[in-house]
Amino acid sequence: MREREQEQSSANGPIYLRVRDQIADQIENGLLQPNSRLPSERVLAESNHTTRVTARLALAQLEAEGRIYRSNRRGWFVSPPRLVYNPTEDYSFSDNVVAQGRVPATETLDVTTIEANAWLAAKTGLAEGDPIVRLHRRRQIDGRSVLVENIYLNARRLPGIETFDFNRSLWKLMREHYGLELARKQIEMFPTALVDPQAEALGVNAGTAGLYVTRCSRDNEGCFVEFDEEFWLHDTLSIQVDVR
Amino acid sequence: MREREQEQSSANGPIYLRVRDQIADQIENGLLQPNSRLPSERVLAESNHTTRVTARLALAQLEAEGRIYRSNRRGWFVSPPRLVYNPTEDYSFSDNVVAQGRVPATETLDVTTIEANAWLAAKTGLAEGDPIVRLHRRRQIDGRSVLVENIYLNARRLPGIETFDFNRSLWKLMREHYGLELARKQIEMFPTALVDPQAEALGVNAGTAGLYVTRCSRDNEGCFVEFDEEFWLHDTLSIQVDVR
DNA sequence: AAGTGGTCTAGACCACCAC
DNA sequence: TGGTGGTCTAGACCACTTG
Repeated sequence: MREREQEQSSANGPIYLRVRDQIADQIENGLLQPNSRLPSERVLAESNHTTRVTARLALAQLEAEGRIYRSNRRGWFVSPPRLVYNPTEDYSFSDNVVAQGRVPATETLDVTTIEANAWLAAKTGLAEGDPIVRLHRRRQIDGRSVLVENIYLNARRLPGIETFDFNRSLWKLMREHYGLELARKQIEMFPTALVDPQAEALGVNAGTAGLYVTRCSRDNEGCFVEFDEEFWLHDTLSIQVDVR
Repeated sequence: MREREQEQSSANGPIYLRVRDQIADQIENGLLQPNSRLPSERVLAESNHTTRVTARLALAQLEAEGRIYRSNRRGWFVSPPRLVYNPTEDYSFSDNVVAQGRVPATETLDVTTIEANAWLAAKTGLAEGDPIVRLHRRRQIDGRSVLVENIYLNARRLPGIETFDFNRSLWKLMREHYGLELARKQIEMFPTALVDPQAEALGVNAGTAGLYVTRCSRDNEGCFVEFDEEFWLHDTLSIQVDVR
């Protein structure tokens, strides 16, 4: 413990920031490749002559910056590049992921027909009690679950929608089967922590940083079609939008 | 310490999640108003028969959710509502804040003329070495610093821009003085932690959650006008965009 | 001067995962 | 079964802010 005094390295700040910088350098230099495992917390603590609490502070910093992520109790891993995502476009998640050289996967967790509650009525413009098909999906990139979503579909506007295969692109389904081009779209998003139903579905701890994204789509006549609510892990995406 | 065993409250999970829920309830019930101070960490620890480390875990959760924020070493405070922000619009920060019933402030921290480096050249389409006016500002809502930004202006397209008062709306300046309507705009944003130059400028700890937003604007001829780089505190804004 | 959060120690036990 | 992160204890000293 005593030899820390003579460690006159670059930063004279807190230990955990020095540990953070050291790991960040290793990531930037390619010593640590995307998705590779970091040394365990106990090893990091020992090799820096400090304790686990301090090592975890450094790891939490890197996690907040989106440079590393944790997987269950398996360890800490280097984050791969963010997926570039344009929420204003009708697009296929799978096509987009493939176009960026990654491997997508979609799991349909649940499909139910429900009635619009007050919250949904306010978001969609439907009346309370109107029928809605609720679709719950989880999506992965390279085997890592990166988002869960709730999709609320206007059952009257899309009759029979609940009978389709929801692991393919919804957007293609709407266009090809219903001859539908989405016109108006309202998008809202903000950073927040993922809490319990979603955190558990993604296999992360409650409190993990995320991005909450909603999209409300209408047809040419302004009729509500789809309300989409997405919970992303914060280090997995970069939003990109072109205007005009 | 021993009496914790009989504390058979709602959640049987970790202590810090119970403390989190208890504080979250007080915020939702209005017992804790926006911008009011929470009890100190030591008080929270004692009143929950636990230690500061655990109390801080609970506070960190609420901070990650955007429900509370910290101010220097003064304490923890309840977050006010998020500012609704549309980065695709030419708009005045001040007008927008006022329209939402809040009090805005802008501080110009620095104005310099620089030459485009490789990074700026790639972002703007200018050549390396082209002249750019760099404007560094900090903006507040109700006295809390919520973002710092770097604005890079095309000095050739906006001659004399560096002589103006930068505490007013840049967008109005461009329209009224240069007769300029911005046409194409590329926006990119992702959640990340705020690190040192920006964290310090905002008076927060390195590692505080933030949202990084960039906007690149061009005129009708596609000529680069402005590249804006914004660092927001993550709990202070909600992005909202309407398409078509 | 007193109180606050910021950092840190040196341990401990637990739940879960991989071997 | 051994190693991982997840949670927790019971303290400590420091830097800074506030009255």
